[in-house]
Amino acid sequence: MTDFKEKLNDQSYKLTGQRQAVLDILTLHHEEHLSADQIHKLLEEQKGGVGIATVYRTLQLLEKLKLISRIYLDDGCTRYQIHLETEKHEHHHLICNRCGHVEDFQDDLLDPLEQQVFEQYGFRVFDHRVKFYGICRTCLNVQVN
Amino acid sequence: MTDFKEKLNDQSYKLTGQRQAVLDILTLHHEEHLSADQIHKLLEEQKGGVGIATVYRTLQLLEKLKLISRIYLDDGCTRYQIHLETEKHEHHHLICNRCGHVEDFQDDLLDPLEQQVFEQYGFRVFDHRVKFYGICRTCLNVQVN
DNA sequence: CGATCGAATGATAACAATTATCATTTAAAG
DNA sequence: CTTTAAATGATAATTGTTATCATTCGATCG
Repeated sequence: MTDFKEKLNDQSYKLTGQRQAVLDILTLHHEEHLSADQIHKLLEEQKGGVGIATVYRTLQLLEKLKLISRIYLDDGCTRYQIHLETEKHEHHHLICNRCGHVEDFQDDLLDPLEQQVFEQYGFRVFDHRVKFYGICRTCLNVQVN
Repeated sequence: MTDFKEKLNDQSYKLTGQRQAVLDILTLHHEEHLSADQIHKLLEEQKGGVGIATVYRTLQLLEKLKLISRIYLDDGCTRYQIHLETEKHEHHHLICNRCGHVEDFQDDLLDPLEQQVFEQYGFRVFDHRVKFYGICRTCLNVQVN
């Protein structure tokens, strides 16, 4: 929290109640890949709430400060997720075609593929995004029963 | 072309000039990952043109017929690309951070990773989407000179 | 062929997500 | 406290996409 204030101060941004509230919601729901609208609704349940314009502005700011990332799950809806300190890299997503559940997924196994992309296409890879579509553990078990 | 007419007839859709025109544009520009708006503008340059609503409707139809795919390059814009018969699988994308060029990329090397996802997360993978971000061959060469 | 009929089209309204505007409020520094 | 630039909220504007509906058109059948 003080960390957040310092990051803001460094670039002469102010720590406001609204900015803290948005960050808190994202921290609390870090597994849930919330949309801007969902964040706005969760904030409305608290005293005061935060205007939708401020939600969007804050999300842009947090992204610029590299505290959150936009997530595109190819459902035509932009989602946001906070970066956890425990993560080495950007993580990826396992998307269940049956129940829609989205699970995060850490991975370091694409290095050989990136090397091959360089050799074959002359393209130097710096980052990657991977989405796997399939059936999650829970739905597999339901199917069995 | 007759192939297209047959595919439409099979499901009692009609072959119209507009549908053919949209498919032609996508065939002609198959490397370019066009947005609906870009397709509409290209069609306007031809005699008559096609209404924007029809462009969207036709894109939905072509996707349902599995003749094209939507592409999300994480720039908040939906793009469309025709399926080429020569492709075994869905392809992936190399996105240049410098010039924005998007190159297609065929890949079959994720199978071991999918196996590991199953062992580690109990998630059974059926499909995947991969995007690599970096610097393309052309920009690398420019940098060297 | 020409008539028929359901499907397709185009113009535009409606809608959803996001951004811009601007008067008012507020955080931070002195 | 005051001051001042930045932030906020309400709302207008914009963009991308879908829905509506009167008109047009492709395919089938006689």
